[in-house]
Parts: sequence; C-alpha cells; structure tokens
Amino acid sequence: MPLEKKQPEQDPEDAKICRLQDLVGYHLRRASVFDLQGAVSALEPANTRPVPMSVLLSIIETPGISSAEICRALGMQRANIVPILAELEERGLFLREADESDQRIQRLFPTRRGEEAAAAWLALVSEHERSMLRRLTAEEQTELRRLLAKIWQQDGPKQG
Amino acid sequence: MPLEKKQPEQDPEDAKICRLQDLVGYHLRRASVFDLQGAVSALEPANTRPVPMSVLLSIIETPGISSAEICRALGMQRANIVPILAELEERGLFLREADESDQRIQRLFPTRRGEEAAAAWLALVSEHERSMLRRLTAEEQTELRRLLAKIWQQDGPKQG
DNA sequence: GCATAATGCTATGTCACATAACAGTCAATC
DNA sequence: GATTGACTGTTATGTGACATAGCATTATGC
Repeated sequence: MPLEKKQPEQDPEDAKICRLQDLVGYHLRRASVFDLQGAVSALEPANTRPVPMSVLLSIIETPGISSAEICRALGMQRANIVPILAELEERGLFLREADESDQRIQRLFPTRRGEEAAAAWLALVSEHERSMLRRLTAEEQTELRRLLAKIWQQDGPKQG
Repeated sequence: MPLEKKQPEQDPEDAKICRLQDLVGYHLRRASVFDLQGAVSALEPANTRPVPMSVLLSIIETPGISSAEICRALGMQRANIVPILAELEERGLFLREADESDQRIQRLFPTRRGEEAAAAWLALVSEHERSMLRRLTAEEQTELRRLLAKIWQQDGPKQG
C-alpha cells in the first residue's frame, strides 16, 4: 500500500461546513423572512395577508375543494383555517355548498368578487416579487423556483 | 400609426402570475418551513435550536463581537438575545469581557467548550442539510445559496 | 352493529417575535 | 461643562401565528 495521505474525508466537494453562511438553511430563512415582510406590506392596502390569499387562491384553482383539502395542500392545521374561511366568507369571496354524497364536507366555490379580489391581491404580491427578484435574471428566477420546489416537495405525503 | 395589436403588456417574459405555484415566495416559505422543522429536529439531541446555534457561531466567527452586533448581523431584536446568551453562558460556551474603552459594551469570546459544541451542532445541521438537498447537485446547491443570498442581502443596511 | 376514521369546529396552550421603557454610558453641541 | 441625543444591555409585556386536544356529526369497513 502506498504511503499517501489518507483519503480526503469523503467527496472532494465535501468541504467542511464551518460558517453560518455556508448553510443553505440560513439563507433560506433570511430570504423567507425578507419575502414575508414584503408580502405582508404589499397586501396591507388590500387588508389581507399571505395565508388568506393562499386559501382563496386554492379555492379558485380548485373550485369545490374542501377545507380539509386546502389544509393538506397548504400544510396547515384544520383548526387554523376556520377563522380565515370565516373572514373570506364574510367578505363574500367564496360560497359554501354541501357535498351531495357526504354530509360532512363543505364544497367551496369562489364568487365573482372572490376572483376579482384574488387577482388584485396577486397583482400586489407580484409587484413585491418583481422588486424582490429584480437582481435576478428571468432564468435565475425560474431556476430558484424549481430548486425550492424540489426541496419541500419530496417525502411529505402531501403537496400543493 | 400601424394597426398592430397593442404592445404585449411589457416583457415577453412577463407571463401573468395567476397561480400560487407561480410565486417564488410561496416556495420560499414552504422550503423554509421544511428546513426549519428538520433543523430543529436535528438539533434536538444537542438540546439547542437554530437561533442559539447561530448566535454561538457568530461569537466564534467574530470573537469579541458584542450582543448588539450579533443582533444586527442576524436581524434579531436586542431584547430577544438576552435569554439566549444567558443559556449559552450558563452552559459555559462563551465568556463576557468588558470592553476597555466603552463600559457599555460586553465583548463575547467563545470558550473551548463553545467551539466544540458549535462544531457538533454544525455537524448535526449539516447532516440534515445533506438529506434535505440530496436531490440537488453540488452545483445546484451552490447556485441556490447564491440566489437566496442575493435576495435578502440587498437594500438592508446590515448583512451577515 | 360496532369500531375506526374523516370533517368542520371550539377551546386552549405555546412559543417566537416585537414593542416599550429603563439605567448606565458615550459623544457631540452649544 | 451642562445638556442633548444616541447606544448598550436588560426587563416587562404584548401579540400573533401555530399546534394540540377534544367535540359532535357523518361515513366506511369488518
């Protein structure tokens, strides 16, 4: 056996992580907080917040969806969607309709007002995103979205 | 003036965002939550959490840093670092030393135990990251970190 | 028919995070 | 050189998102 230095740990890529900045999770967290603050500010004039917007968008993208299905899709707790739906309903943005064959389930359908509101909210958030991502090329933005989706859409039993 | 269709909005790239999945912020949030849960679980055996780890790493990376400087670097509130420092100090992971020329400031220095603990914590989080990013190539991981850093390190007066 | 599970919901706890205010110290200005 | 303002570390406290536990109702499997 030749007297070489012992094998360099494992991979050559496996440079030891020793600084906070080396952790993807650190940047993930900082970027997420940065985005969230901007999104909240952007939605303030519309008097709503990111999660209610996401819930309304779920109803619009999948008319007839149930609240439990929304919770699974968005990864939230059934208990927490109740006041959100209550407020969206009070604002006349969707309607509840009893399921024909299962009396436990409420099917949710967007109203015309709901679709208009969602479009307006999306425009506000889109403007915020354009500002947030202005230093990234269109290709980088697409790549970023793809990589992020690859992270959280792996072994979880649900996605959306 | 020629009778063409009016200019296609703005850019050709400017495809109207109309779904939740089109928003980078949505994936950012989901990925961040995914990572955070994993990081918290990974650090559980060491009886610590992501933020205290980040604080300790800040002290190690910049010996003599003050608590206010850590707060600016990590984007946290001065009030919230107090119990974190108290616990790290109680575990003997760093020492406070009075600044020579400014009696308001405590300079923080890591102990030997602190450096060992931080290395162990980083190893736990690194293992979590390796699992989280296993579907990404090394190049994709580097690119992701670069793009994320570009997002949150823009107009804020501080970074770190 | 009975056990199991799902839905929508209420009540409640927890925990991260922000705000407000404080005393002590420093620096700048008049 | 007294005063004003700013910064440090700290305490106390609020707030708001989120999870847990449990409920009545309904559906489904053996």
